[in-house]
Amino acid sequence: MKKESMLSQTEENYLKEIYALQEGNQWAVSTNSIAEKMQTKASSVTDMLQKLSNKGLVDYTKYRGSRLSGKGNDKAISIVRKHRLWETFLVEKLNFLWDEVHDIAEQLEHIKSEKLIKKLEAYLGSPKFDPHGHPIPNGNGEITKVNRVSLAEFRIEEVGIFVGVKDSSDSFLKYLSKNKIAIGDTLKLLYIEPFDNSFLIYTNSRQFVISENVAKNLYLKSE
Amino acid sequence: MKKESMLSQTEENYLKEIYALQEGNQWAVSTNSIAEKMQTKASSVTDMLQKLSNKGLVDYTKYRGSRLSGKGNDKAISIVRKHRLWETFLVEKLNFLWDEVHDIAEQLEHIKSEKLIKKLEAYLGSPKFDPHGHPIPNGNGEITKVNRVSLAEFRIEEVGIFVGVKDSSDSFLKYLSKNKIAIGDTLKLLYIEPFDNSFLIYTNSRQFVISENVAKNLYLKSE
DNA sequence: ACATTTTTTTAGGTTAATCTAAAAATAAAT
DNA sequence: ATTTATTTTTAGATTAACCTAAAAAAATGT
Ligand SMILES: [Mn+2]
Ligand SMILES: [Mn+2]
Ligand SMILES: [Mn+2]
Ligand SMILES: [Mn+2]
Repeated sequence: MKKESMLSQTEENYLKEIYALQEGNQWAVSTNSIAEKMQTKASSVTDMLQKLSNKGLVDYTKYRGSRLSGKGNDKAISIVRKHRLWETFLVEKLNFLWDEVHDIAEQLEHIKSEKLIKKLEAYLGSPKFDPHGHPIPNGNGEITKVNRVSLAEFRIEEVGIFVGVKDSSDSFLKYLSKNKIAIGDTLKLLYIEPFDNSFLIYTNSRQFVISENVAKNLYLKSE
Repeated sequence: MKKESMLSQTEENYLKEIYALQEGNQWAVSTNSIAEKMQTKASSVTDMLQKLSNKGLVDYTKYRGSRLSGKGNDKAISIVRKHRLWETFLVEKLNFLWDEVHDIAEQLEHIKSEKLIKKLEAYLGSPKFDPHGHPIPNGNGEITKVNRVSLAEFRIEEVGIFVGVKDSSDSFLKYLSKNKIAIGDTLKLLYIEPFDNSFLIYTNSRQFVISENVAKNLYLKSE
């Protein structure tokens, strides 16, 4: 039962965090950035990086930062997969709101059973995206790549469909719900105010002003 | 988030085990019996009993054994509730077999979210029994008491409905499945062989011999 | 280039949960 | 009532995951 390759919850959380930090760019992630995200001290991170490095999950060079190894990347993706499938379950089947599911999924993602996650996926109808519009890796770790850009990169008059959030903090999700912006909505960028870079958008038959920060965190699929 | 009353998984497992050991009888449970069930050493159990006693969850007297306190009992029941609701989910919704769910539920029962378990219960239609015929405590810790006796206590010619197992080990559950004995089946005791106390029963239009040990682990509701 | 600041690692502790070995208490046997 | 056996507790280590403080390396500023 206790397989050699069994990782602790803590190890899994580190891998997931490193994955999130390194995705996109190709540079090594710094010890401090991990510490910040994990809400721990840099010295604790160093300890863990040494351990993960010994297990072949992370390529770590003293003072130079870390990247996930192939094995570490696979493991991280499998945790992200579980996280997003559980979030989908909580919203689709148990009727949770999209801003209530993250913390519960943080726990559920560590349940150990390949069969469980296979069956859960089938039960949900093999969804490709979670409630926040994040892609759900399939059983082989493949992730649907989707052409989406942040609203902040739109040109005036450009129209797109809101397909996902970048920031998925509870507070941002609550802000969107409160202002009736939901995944699937069509948005049109009307005007950018030069003074503060705020965005005037049109959606659901109304005009609406959002901050640049909000715009940056909305992913749209251009029409 | 980290409530004062938050218990570790290990503490929860100890409470659940003490609960199982003390249920029925009213005597203190011995340190050794806990150690055996938990697959640890007695010295580890002593350590934990001292901790749980300090937290007011267990009434523990050195060398004299332990009983759950009221608070400890409530907590144990809430873990049993979660365990059985998850087992029901796995069987009813994800189509697991009844002999596959226990180990997964051992993990799921530790997920911390009152709201989750409330919603899960509603989603399942507030079931009163889990896939093994064990009663599921309600949100107030109340347990449906059911009049059931083990087949071993039946008299010849007595008829009953199989409503649950005592032993719910994978191997016993697999034995029952293999021999096509399922919850809900009507059973009649035909004869007890004096030589080895084996039981001849009639069910599903056929006769069938089971050992005394099997008979002891079948709970029936007498007709 | 050298001094200062920032980042990262090491050294040395702490806590929870475990272990082994030894001591103490209780129970059983003579 | 002693002796013997069993059960339980204590003492002292170990491991994982954390911490603080100090040392070392790297980055930055002049
Ligand atoms: Mn999430
Ligand atoms: Mn998500
Ligand atoms: Mn079970
Ligand atoms: Mn059960």
